Amino acid sequence: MGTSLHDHIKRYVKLTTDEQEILTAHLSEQSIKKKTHLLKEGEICRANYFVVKGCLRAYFINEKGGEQTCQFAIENWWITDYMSFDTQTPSHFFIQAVENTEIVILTKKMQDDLLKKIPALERYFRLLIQRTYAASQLRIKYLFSQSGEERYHHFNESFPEFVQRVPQYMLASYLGFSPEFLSKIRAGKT
Amino acid sequence: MGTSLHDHIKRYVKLTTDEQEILTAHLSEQSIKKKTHLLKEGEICRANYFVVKGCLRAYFINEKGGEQTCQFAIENWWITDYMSFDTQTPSHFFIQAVENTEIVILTKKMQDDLLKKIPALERYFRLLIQRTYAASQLRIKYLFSQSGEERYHHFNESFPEFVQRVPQYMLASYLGFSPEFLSKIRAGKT
DNA sequence: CGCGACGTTGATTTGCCTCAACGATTGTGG
DNA sequence: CCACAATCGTTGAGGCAAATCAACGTCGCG
Repeated sequence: MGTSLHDHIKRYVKLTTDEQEILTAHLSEQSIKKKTHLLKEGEICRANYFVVKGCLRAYFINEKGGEQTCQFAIENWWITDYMSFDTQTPSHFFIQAVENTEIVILTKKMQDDLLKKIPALERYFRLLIQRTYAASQLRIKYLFSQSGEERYHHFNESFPEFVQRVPQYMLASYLGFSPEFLSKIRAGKT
Repeated sequence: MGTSLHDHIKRYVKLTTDEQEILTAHLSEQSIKKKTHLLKEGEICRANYFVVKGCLRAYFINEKGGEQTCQFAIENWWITDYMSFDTQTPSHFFIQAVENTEIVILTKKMQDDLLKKIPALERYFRLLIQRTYAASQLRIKYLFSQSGEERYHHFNESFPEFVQRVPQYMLASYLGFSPEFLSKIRAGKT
């Protein structure tokens, strides 16, 4: 159970066998059907989700009623609304399965408990979020410095396999433009 | 020395007197003149900076040669390029003093050492970055959902005192538009 | 098989940028 | 302490990247 998560943790910190057992006892696994919501706007985010297989996304609804995707999580990524998770206040976001997805669930309560028992995991999560935040800093740089078309090509070169996996309208909003515009970029060249 | 940092840490974790001394021994303080650079593009980011008094910013130069401000740090905020700091690779960013600024410096080496000696600080930095990343998630939401004018008004309401503190051209680029446009927004109403 | 979700294409509109010229303010050296 | 330059902010004209709107093609699924 949860072996892919155990492998992931091993890349950052070493756990004793005891600790691994404690860890496992704090986790639960679940299979989620495509389009299922793990979190909805206004709800309090109760867990951090690790993707074993499949794909999740975070999005919100803008004033015109359109979905704006903010973040994707594929295999070996965690996803949550940290603001809501941390402060246990209502979320601004939806979290939804893009595909049928297998996840590991770490609830707030379990995480708090786990981090008290296994200090090494403080380090794991620190390194993890630091890496995630670094990626976010770079993403903001690209949002500010590249045109829509440049962002698409850049993303396409960086994650060619991933572009195939998600509907174009999700990708378009993630990259910060309309689905029609993405369609026109792709018509320009393959 | 570094008392404002000690106070800040106290809000998140408790340290013993011994630990506080170890901490102090790993830090250095410095006064930085306005416009001084702590990091330049292409350099490896060697430290994490805590602002005691004053203001720092991170920016990069876009293809047209203009400065694009990505982040500000005022009193009680840390700032660094986590990507470069973490992996010790060349940075994409500049870090510069907006005002004359007093900082506490925690070098990469000192941080590594410190976190080995004081596990509680792993927790401090985890909570800190988690909070920072949460703010970044929200910022991306606003970048995607609000017009330039809306972002300005929203920012102005959220941080009225701060808007007075930085040149408009820095604020404009932070909010994602040109200084001329900001000028026109302000002409619309006070 | 029919319906709804997704993608395409073209016409039109718009938010914001670019460029340029001109005030205001700051700070620095003579 | 003043003069002058550099920096910063303002204003207006014109332009462009991308949004919006609308209509139509297509595919997958119940």
